[in-house]
Amino acid sequence: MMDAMYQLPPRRTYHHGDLRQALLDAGIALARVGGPEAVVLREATRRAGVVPNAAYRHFANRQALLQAVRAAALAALATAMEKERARQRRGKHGVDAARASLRAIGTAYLRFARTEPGLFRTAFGVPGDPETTAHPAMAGKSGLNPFQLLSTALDELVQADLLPKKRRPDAEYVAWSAVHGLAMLVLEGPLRRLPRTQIRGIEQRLLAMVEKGL
Amino acid sequence: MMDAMYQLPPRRTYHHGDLRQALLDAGIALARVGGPEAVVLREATRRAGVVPNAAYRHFANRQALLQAVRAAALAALATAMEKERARQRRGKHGVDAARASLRAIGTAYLRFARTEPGLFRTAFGVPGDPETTAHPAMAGKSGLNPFQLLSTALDELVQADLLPKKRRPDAEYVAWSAVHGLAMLVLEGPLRRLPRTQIRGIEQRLLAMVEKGL
DNA sequence: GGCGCAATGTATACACCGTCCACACCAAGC
DNA sequence: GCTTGGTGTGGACGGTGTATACATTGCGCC
Repeated sequence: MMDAMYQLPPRRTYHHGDLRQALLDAGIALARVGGPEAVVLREATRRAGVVPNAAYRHFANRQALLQAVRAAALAALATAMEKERARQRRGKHGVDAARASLRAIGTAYLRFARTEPGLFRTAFGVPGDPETTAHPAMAGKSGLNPFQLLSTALDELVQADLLPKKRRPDAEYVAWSAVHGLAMLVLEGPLRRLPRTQIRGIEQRLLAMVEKGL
Repeated sequence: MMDAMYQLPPRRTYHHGDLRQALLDAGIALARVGGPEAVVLREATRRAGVVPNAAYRHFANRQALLQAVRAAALAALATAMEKERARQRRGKHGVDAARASLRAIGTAYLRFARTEPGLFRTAFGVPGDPETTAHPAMAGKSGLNPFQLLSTALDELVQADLLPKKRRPDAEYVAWSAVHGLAMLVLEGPLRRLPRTQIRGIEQRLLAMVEKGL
């Protein structure tokens, strides 16, 4: 129905040229609108102007395509974090800069969940494997993925003497948990209907709790 | 294949007798094993020994069945929380009892995620509506659903002067976020592979952060 | 006690999905 | 220029959710 809008004019060449990327782009577009369950092989091939089975030349199966989309979503989040960190650190030094880094990571995370719910759910709602292991496909400009960006922010905190070295181990898990949980509640939990201003307040309070309670 | 094991002997009566409940039970069984995406209408009807369309006499569509399963999962969690609270409060009074209540809620939540991952994902991985509104289908013996149980625990905390009245509003959201986020990370995030003992440590630390940082 | 209706279960059918297999095309290298 | 292997096509199968029409039967009313 509405999907027909995405129908392409028939290709003139037998070979597509860059089908893998086209399928990935289509998958990302689908995920943005409908989350992971909307990443449908056949629809992606339709949008690429190609027969369903062509996808199997580039992805082992639907799951593989979904993982690729997920990696792209993580990369987008990483990039957003890097930008926000650069913005918040502007003109700050030492202790203030370290604190700003952590805030920026959390803020960017929560904003990403709000502004790109489909990609966010794709990034974290799919049992995909590794956030700990590095893989350029899910990293930002710095080569670090979201989880690693948080880790470095915590390292900064230690260096600035804002976090005792003793409490550094596993701190990323605790911090991540808090922010991630809130994002989920806002996205598809009981906080969905709350006015944005109240949500912002809760976000600030949560970030404060993390800073204080870590 | 393996599902054939659940095939029932053919019914002798034309009417099933309690099909709605049978479908719900089948749905719960499916969710326990495979999470929300495993709650498949046709398979549920198969297990109930009935033709696929029969389900539509009792549920508007697959989504409706899934919501019913979700409500049951929430009810199971609520019951687990009530039990754990009763256990931890045994012999305690006043301040200690209040603190125990909150701990129990968090502990039960995290354990439920670990021991019933399928139901947990069904309860919280599906964009279902209301955790705030009361509905007996998702409540435990006390008639309160998980979210409301947390709220009452926080009220206790205020009464015991462990939480300043001023910080009471929205506290449930912050506390819930932290615990919920950790549960998700353990279930399908980067913490999946960690040894159980380390996870327990992180759980304890997170609960401590909540108590302290609230 | 029997009748009729509404509730419940069945039969058939459609569109969509992921995926397998055999085949068609075509670009690049010997 | 012929082969070969990578890429896209065609057709098919079994699975899913769901609509529409039909069969059966328990229950309430006379």
